[in-house]
Amino acid sequence: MFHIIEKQIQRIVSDHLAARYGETMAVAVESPKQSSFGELALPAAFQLARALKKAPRAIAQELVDDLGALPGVAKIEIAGNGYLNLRLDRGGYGQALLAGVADAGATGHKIIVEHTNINPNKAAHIGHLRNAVLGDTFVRMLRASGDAVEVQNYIDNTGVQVADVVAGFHFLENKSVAEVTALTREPRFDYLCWDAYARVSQYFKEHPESEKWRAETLHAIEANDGALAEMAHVVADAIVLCHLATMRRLGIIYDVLPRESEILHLKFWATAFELLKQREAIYLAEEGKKAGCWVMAGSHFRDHVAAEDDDVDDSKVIVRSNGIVTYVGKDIAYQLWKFGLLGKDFHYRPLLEESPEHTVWVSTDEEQPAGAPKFGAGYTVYNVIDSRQSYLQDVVAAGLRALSYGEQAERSIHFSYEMVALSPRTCVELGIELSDEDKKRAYVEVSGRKGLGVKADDLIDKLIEKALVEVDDRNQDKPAEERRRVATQIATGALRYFMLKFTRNTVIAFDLQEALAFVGETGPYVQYAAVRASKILTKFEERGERLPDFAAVLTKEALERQLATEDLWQTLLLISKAQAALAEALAKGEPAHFAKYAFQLAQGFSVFYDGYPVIHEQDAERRAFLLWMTQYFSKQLAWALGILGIPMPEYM
RNA sequence: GCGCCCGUAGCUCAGCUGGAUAGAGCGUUUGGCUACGAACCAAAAGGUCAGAGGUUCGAAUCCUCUCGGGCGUACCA
Repeated sequence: MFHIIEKQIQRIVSDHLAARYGETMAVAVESPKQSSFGELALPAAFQLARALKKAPRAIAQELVDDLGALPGVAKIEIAGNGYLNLRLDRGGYGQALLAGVADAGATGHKIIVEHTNINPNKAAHIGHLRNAVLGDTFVRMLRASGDAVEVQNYIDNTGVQVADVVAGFHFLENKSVAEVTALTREPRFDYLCWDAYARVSQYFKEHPESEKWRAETLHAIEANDGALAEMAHVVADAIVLCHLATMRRLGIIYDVLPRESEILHLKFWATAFELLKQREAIYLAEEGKKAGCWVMAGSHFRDHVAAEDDDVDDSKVIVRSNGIVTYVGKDIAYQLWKFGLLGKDFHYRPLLEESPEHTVWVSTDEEQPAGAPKFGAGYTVYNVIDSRQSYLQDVVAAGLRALSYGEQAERSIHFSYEMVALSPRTCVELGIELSDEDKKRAYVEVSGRKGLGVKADDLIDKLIEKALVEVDDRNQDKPAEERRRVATQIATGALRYFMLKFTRNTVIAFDLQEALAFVGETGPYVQYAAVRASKILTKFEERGERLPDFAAVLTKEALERQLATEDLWQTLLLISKAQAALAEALAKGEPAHFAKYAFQLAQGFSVFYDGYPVIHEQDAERRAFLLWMTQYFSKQLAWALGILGIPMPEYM
């Protein structure tokens, strides 16, 4: 609601400035520093001062005189050196809210968001969790604002990481495909691989000559032939299911899983390779360290080109000298497909049913009966990938540009975020040995190769156990099974909020104590507010009373009387800003901003809860008004939680 | 070397395209449960926005430099 008024006023004022002064500019609409100044502030007079060579205050006066009445605005005041402060018509505003005025703003274009994208060779860790939570929340935000979104989780099942684990099983531990298949049926196969990967990485480090195993395995995988290739499929497919299960615990699901093996076997890469060669986007290096490799010149993706006399080679290898394509090469083909530019498509088969309404599809190289939705061919593509890979994302975009798909390159958005590292304190708690050098650092980077990190499922388990203690403490009358479900919801809320409270370009120094917190700015705080709000309404009905017909009882005059109480007006204003908060967070591409709004909303409710005993209110009109506020709060808190992917428990 | 990011309260972090007295949570101190559940609320203390220049009516925000930290610059991803 607030959002509508804001936009309306922005348009009116900017039209006025264009007509009156011939100035076309983005009119800023701000919130005044102090709520006592009103609800909206326009610094337009400052923006105009230079162009008109007049004192801001004089311009402000002129604007007030010329603008006349603004819709929904009761009063315009000039403040400071030339601010225009607007006060809304409270009664009218309340009535519009009661009538349920809403706004929408979908683009109509299909948006693809790729996230999670974990190498299927080991268990997911907290870094992957940040990716998935960020991606999933962004998707929910887009959908809440009306966009059509397709969620892709790319499976790199032919890469070096999978090859290393397979090489470890085969060469180092002499395991057969049947033996590995048996292992996948054991619980926590992903944990087993976590250790196996660390072992083989260590072995490679100590025996560099054995790295030929890796090349042999990669070759077998690319050719899709023999026991090594088969084992790679067995391992990757099993791990993917583990990852899906882990993410499902947090309410994260996908539409389609495009696999790298199909990028190869359905000749996506071969097609892209031909295009890249034809357009001379890449060339065959004939000398130097990269002789025999197909490379892309650095000038395609770097602003800064190395100096001539500098013998630094800044080109990027796309196809290795042994003929095996790199990840980036395959990613270029994949990106082309995402935009529908490759002229090829995957075959799809249903992988699993997340719910009766939702099937997750996976790519396959075999013909399938019809029935799969149409995937790919997006207008905008968001790749949720950590910032360390920005160089690779630049190469991918450069690939599109080199093929003269400049617009698509522009709409290829690297939704980047900083890594999750470990705080030294947490390392000590987890029994991770630190070098003296690491002890001095603010944080320690996790490393899959070293097996150093916090596994996602371990963290979730830990959170559930901790939440269960709290739930048990307060709800001994409830069934044990139900209490565990509630504890799980609280754990999910705590974890998702924790991953979202930091803005994207902040490195999270993961601290177990902080992640396990349920008080203060946390998910459970927001959940608690939502639970208490709905509890008031249930209690009210349990007493045999029924909610009044708000539209009838709360007339404009009644609303004006009630909203004359300053803190109630401020509170209503806060609740009504939900849509504006979502729009702003989307514009900024910062889920953290929306999380912050949800927290503020919860804070607003807690204060309201403390200050106004709704059910015990004696005055009938005031009580009706408070009940309406409570209902509105309850609705908006639930809406905000839904966007954050945080479940709402029945009790806590 | 080059590129990108960061430096704001004791700690962890917000701070919108420059705008009014720089905010939040945690921690500390103090107060509030016989009113819809205290996983809550109220109050207090706590700042040279790393430093120095510059642009501007106005700078935490933009520009330049310096210092400190991180990441990238792979025939890993």
